[in-house]
Amino acid sequence: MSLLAIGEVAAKTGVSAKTIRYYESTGLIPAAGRAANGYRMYGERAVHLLRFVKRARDLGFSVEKVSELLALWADEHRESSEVRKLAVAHLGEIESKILALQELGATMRTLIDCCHGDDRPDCPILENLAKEPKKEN
Amino acid sequence: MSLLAIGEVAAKTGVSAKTIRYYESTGLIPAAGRAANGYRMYGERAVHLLRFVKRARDLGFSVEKVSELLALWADEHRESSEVRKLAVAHLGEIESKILALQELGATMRTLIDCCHGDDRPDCPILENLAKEPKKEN
DNA sequence: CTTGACCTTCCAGTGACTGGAAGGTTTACA
DNA sequence: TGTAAACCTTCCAGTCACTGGAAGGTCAAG
Repeated sequence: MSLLAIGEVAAKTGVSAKTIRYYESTGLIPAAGRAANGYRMYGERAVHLLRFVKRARDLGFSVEKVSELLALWADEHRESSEVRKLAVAHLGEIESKILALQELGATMRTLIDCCHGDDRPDCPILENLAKEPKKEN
Repeated sequence: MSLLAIGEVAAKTGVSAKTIRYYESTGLIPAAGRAANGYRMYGERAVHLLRFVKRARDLGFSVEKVSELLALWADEHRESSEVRKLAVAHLGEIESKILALQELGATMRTLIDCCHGDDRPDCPILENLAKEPKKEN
């Protein structure tokens, strides 16, 4: 079993060396062993772990959630329902974000559609932004 | 014309006192005048300005973009096409975010759908997260 | 006279890194 | 042998847009 320095692990996992050190400093991943020269050295297990972290981060899980997933991953006796619960909650968050963005997009589109967009100075977009909300003060 | 203290402006605009001070410190809005006791005092114009900022921020414009919009707002001679350009670019960003989130959501849903979610320890979600990408190393 | 709600400034923390300085190590090559 | 590059190390600062909190001044009511 061959050990890898941090740069090779970064290349293999897609997690930058900087970020790997950062993850170690925050305790998300265990501290790496060191070679005689002080370099961090990694085995297969660490590569596997970092790939897991990368994939989960790419899926939008916060580092905190990733930490929970890792604990579940390491636990031989976990119930799959626990993981599922985390995933469902995450999907819910994703879906609300999509909804919020869609509303935003609709408003932006309305604003854009009513702006003539030429060289005249009057602009309905700015006017709308400046409008005060309709509730009384 | 009556002047308002920062708390009243916060209530009228929906921007917290803390955030108003922060905006002033970063130069997004001009420094407020001060009363004899050192309190910041605001007039109608500032309330108007802060409402503009609030609305633009709520629409997802970054503070930097808001700053550009403010400059355009203040400029009597701007062309509406400039504002429109900013708005269109912003809409584009919103739409790509929606797309990215939709892909994420689809992946999450697939993962969830193939997880039995009971008290057994094997979990396809974790297995998928742990899977190494198919490109050779 | 004291209580509580305001206001002030300044410093620190958030999330998740990223950039950069200053320095040690290793490897390749002329 | 020299040296240049490409690694690695630690530590500090910056990002974005605030938010929290400490320590203290001010003001109106009871």
